[in-house]
Amino acid sequence: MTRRSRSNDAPTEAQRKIVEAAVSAFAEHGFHGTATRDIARRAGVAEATIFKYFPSKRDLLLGVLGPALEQLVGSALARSMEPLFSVTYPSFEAFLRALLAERVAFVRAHPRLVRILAQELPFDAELRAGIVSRVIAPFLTKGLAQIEQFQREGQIVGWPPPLVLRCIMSTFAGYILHRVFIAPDEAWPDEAEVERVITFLVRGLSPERPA
Amino acid sequence: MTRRSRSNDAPTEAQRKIVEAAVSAFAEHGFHGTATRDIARRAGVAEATIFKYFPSKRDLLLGVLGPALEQLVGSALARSMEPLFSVTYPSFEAFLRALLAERVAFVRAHPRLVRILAQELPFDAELRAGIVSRVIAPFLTKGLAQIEQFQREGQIVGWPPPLVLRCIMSTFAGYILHRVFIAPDEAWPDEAEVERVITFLVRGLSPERPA
Amino acid sequence: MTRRSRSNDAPTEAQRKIVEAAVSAFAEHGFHGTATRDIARRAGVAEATIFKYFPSKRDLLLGVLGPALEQLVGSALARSMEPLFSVTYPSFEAFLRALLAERVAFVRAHPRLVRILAQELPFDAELRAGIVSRVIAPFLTKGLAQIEQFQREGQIVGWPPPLVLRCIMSTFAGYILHRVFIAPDEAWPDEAEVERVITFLVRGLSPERPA
Amino acid sequence: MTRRSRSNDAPTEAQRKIVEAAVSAFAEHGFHGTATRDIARRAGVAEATIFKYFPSKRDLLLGVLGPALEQLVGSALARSMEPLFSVTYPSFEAFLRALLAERVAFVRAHPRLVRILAQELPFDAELRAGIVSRVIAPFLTKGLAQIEQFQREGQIVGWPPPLVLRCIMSTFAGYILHRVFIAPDEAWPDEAEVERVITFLVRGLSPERPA
DNA sequence: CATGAATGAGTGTTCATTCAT
DNA sequence: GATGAATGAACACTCATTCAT
Repeated sequence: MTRRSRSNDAPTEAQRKIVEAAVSAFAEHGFHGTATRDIARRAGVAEATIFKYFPSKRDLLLGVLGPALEQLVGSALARSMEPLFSVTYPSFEAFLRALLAERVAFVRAHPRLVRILAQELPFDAELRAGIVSRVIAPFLTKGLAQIEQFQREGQIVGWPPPLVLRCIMSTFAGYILHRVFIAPDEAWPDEAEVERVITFLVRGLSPERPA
Repeated sequence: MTRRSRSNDAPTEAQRKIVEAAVSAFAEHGFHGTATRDIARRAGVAEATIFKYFPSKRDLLLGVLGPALEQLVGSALARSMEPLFSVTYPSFEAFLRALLAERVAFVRAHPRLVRILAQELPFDAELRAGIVSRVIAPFLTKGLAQIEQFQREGQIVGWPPPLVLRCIMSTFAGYILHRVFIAPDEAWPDEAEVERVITFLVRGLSPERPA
Repeated sequence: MTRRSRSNDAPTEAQRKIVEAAVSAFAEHGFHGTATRDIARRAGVAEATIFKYFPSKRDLLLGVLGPALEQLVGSALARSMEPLFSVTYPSFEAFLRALLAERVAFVRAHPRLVRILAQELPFDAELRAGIVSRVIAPFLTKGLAQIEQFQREGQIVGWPPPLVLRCIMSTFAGYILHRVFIAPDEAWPDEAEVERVITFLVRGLSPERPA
Repeated sequence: MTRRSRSNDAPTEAQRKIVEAAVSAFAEHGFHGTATRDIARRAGVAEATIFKYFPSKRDLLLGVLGPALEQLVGSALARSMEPLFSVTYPSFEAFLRALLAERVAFVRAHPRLVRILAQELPFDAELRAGIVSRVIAPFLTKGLAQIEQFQREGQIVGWPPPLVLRCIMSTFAGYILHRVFIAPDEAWPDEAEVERVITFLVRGLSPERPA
């Protein structure tokens, strides 16, 4: 009844359940801390079924992260970030606001994937290389260019662009990790908080006071 | 009071080698990714010897992190942080400078422990609880008090103290993680960088411009 | 009588491909060393298709060897061996020559089946029983009778017929295995070699020198 | 109580039981047909104990065959074969007698190893290479030299030495396989049979009748 | 008829842990 | 006090086999 006629296109029902189960399990116990048997149980399939679709446990990890990252970061780059950096922002503040909104949306949509990614990155050179080249490098390139643009326009202080970008990203990361992982249940009337975070950055990075 | 409560005071030579081996191994491959056999090999002792001192692998993790944290964070609290917050700082800027210096020193002295801690915290509720109650909570208490003090003095903006503290810690974390984990080999002529980070925070958190 | 007893006579195209694939695979990796999945891949059919025709993997082995043996040994018995022993051979030498030629032809035509058979026989009592009763026993019966005939005619030495037959078969086996499995690529100008093998047997089994 | 103080020399009691169990099991069901669990059960040890001594199942196979071959073929080469070919045999017949006796002794002493070896050789290139280079090649070298010596002395026919050797080995193999594997329970008053086998070879390989 | 999907029972192997010496 | 030997339980992964479509 459930449609799945396409040979190479549509993922099976089981396949989807496996991925979902793997995401939960990895997020809860980490990659090494999760047994394939547990994933199978959660997914309601036999263990062997997992290996039908993912030749190894590691392929399951990649299969969980990869497509999601392509779909999310890839499309985030395509849909959100590309415009982010291609649009001429009226002001540094507007840029920050857009960047924060997009980052928040991403992490809120896939908090478990972010957690898994963060946990496995330090131990997985291949994963790291992939992420760096496919996500971080493009982001850095464009982000730094944008920073330089604002510097040329005299909107922000003339510090080295990587430092400026790091200040921005650290502040955003602190905000996002807090909201998503530490205090996810708190009410989110946080326009005020966003305003303050933006204000903090705008002030902190404002150009040297001209006499 | 600071005397170890264990029956015999001095840790054996073997014990020290085991802990050192465990630290390296956990830092390289994670807790789950490390086999006790490998730790034994690195330490040059028999596998059984590990279990003489640490009843279980998990106890080894705690034995690695716990005492180190007591010794380091505990003593950091005792030696550095306590004064940090008890001293009346002449200025917010001086406070930031001292706090950053102390954090940097801590992480630079024990980068592997920080890495292990960061990796295992999300999956280990007991560890989390311990760290929160023994390290974070006291820090928060005192840090927030200090922030409020500066606010009363009109040195910084009147935002909610937790937000202010998070801005500070995020910025510091970004700086430290970058310096220690990502670009550890770069030259460290970074007084300039420290200055800018401090400046960034001071400006970002400066009180509302009075007319 | 020679008609297949199965319900439908003609083996499917798929069936033939399966058998051929199984023969190659079993010959290359042995029965246990071959996965049905591999056979399916080689045959270009789905794994399930194999089980349509052969209820179990073991049935596939029998289906590979059995009919082939019937077709080959059976027909060899019918076409070659029967005449072999029913014809009155003019001489022991002629008998040897015919026997060797027929054996060589059989093994050269189906080297992979011979290999599979040799590999599985030691572990498969049922197979063994079948081969013994259907192939070896008839052959022995007739072979021994023939030997006795030559002994009565005084053409060969009066040793126990089984011993004589074993000398013959060992020598032939040594020749055939060498030619087919060990040095299959060597040129075959081996009439000379055949002559010598025959000569070896004729001399070795010649009757006691009468004074 | 059982002595096993030497670290690298003496095999443990368990180790010996494992090897013995593996030999039986492999001989009965073949390498692929034997589960390590069954070997463990037969040996009366835990499965993990097997892997203490033999890192993989394949290492167990090699550990079963290798040392035995060194001990047997190696020492057979040293004790039996070396003299076999270095001694100047008074006659071709004496040579045959010595060779057959030595081969029979080897196979009778270790029939299961011979069986295992014969079964795995076709599928195991590494094993094959090892056996060929360590056992067969030296044997061939010396055997062929000995044949040539007898030919120079005019004791045997001037056929190509490999062919002569093959005739000898085939005949011996036929005798040995029959006695050891097929009719192991028959009484062994077989001096008569040995005599006939030797006679068969001597006659079959006797030099061309001079006028 | 042929198959894609699924699986229960096993596979070889590794693990943290125990204990007699 | 330290260990070599041993292990039960679990691990990731494979297998021959089934069945709805």
